[in-house]
Amino acid sequence: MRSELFFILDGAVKTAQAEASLPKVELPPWELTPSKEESHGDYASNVALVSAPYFKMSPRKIAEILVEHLDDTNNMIEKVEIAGPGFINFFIREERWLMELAGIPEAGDDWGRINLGQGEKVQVEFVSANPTGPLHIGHARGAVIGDVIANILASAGYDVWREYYINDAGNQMQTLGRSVFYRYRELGGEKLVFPENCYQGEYVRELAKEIWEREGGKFLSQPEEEAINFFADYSGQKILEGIRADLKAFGVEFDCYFSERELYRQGAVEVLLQELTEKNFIYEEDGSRWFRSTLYGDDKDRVVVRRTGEPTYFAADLAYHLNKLSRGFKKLIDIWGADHHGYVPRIKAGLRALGYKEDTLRVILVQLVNLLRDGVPVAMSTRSGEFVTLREVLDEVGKDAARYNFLMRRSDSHLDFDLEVAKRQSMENPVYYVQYAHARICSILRMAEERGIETTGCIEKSSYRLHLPEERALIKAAVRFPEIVEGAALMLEPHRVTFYLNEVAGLFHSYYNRYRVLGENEEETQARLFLINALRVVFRNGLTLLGVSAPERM
RNA sequence: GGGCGAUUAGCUCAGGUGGAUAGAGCGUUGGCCUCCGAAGCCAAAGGCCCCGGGUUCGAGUCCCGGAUCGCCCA
Repeated sequence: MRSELFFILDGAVKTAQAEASLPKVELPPWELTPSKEESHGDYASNVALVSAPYFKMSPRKIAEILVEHLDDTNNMIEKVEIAGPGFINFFIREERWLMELAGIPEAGDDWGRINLGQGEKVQVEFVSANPTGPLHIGHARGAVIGDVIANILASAGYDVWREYYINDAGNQMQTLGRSVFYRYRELGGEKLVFPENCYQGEYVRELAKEIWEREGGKFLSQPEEEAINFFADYSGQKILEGIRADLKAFGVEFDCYFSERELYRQGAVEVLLQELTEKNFIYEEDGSRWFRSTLYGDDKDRVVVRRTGEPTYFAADLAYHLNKLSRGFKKLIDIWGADHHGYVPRIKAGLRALGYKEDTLRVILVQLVNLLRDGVPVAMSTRSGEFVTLREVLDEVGKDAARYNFLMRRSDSHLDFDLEVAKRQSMENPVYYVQYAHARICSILRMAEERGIETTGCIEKSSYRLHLPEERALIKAAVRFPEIVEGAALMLEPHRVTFYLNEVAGLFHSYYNRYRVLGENEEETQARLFLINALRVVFRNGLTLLGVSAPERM
């Protein structure tokens, strides 16, 4: 609807220019937005205001000319007003709104699906935690945000690929191996001081026990370095299995887990270095090889190969991004913890040096989560082994509440996650507010069926036009859903969907308390059933986008 | 010492990429179940949008400077 109106208004500009009623100059971008206030109609445009300096005319005069040139072929406009400094306010005909509403149940699960992406291949990389321990709550936020961004992009018509990158070539995996190996030796009766820089968590003991039970004490006699390799591989794999299972329970699944070792196996780092060298972006200094990232906005050049001949983590990471692009993805989206923000300029510099456009890679920084219990911070550290795992949170508060909580703030703002609050079934916990709206609608529909009222009718059957202000507001809100998906997809902001759903739920609850859907008047009942049926679709599709269930009873 | 992000109601936060009279929840106070689900609704109170400049028809939003907090790098 908005795009149709936009087309009409844009057409008016062009016609007026063709007729020389307006000067033929290029216009800056202008807007057509849903009006905030009812007296301003349904949609408002600032085109006359924005174009005034370009046309060198007064905004109101421009508005008048544009209004004269509107070609409303489908007869959707009730009236047009020029208001304030020069806004053009559009009032849409009631019939048109009902038509839009009717499109919602018709579209069903596809309501909210748009073709913004036009099938473009996009990769979302997220979580990417090293398998040195179970996922904790800090990872959970990034997991949900990545997952929902992927959902939104898919709904917006992109061809989405979800990937988890495993940094398994570095020494963290060796540390894990050593940690488990030491615990294993303890099981063999050895008294040793467990190193402080090893992983302290209970899961390390469990892995050691597992190996002991399967393999016995045979590694006690092996050289440490050899044994550690086995322990690292075994433990990493086991932990990764656990991570996968936890993520799955959290509603997050990946198309691919990509290993850093695989990257080396393919020689990707060499290819990268060669390419950078050919393009003259590499120089040597102090025995190290440096990449001139400052040429592309980084604040200093970066080492890519150390004196030892070993590529840096940065080199591998850049090679990985190049690898992604070589697989045909047109856009890359990385979800990172905000503590890695310093990394953004250098990776972007690398991609630009290799000839990719600035916006090829978009990095979403996710701020850390403060975990609280009844307002008291819960201390966490992977190394010390003190952390609340994702699994524990899931078991305690459930998937829906956990996910919804992570989606209630912008990614880049700090988030307090209170375990006790997340368990409460009140408005402190808006997930239930939205789910309740859905369940309520389902309940009404059930009741209607029990009473033998037709619930799947079409709006044309009823003479009742849903003309109440509350009904108009609900229709508009429901019709706006695809625009919300579009905005969330463009800005990569999942929280927009969350806020939207809260808003629509609020409108609905309010409406429900004030008016009866199943009332005395049959025509009215039919029309209202039609309305809430459309709302049910909006709630279900919206919640599905968030990976949250839409229960029919609660 | 440099960089990134933040600062909006008592608290936690939204405010499509500059639009008309700044919003929501929690909390506080007072109301609403004989009736489709009270996990809900209605009403009231609550604001120097951190401070100071600038850009323009118009700034919570953009630019510059400063303050405070968080993080990253030296």
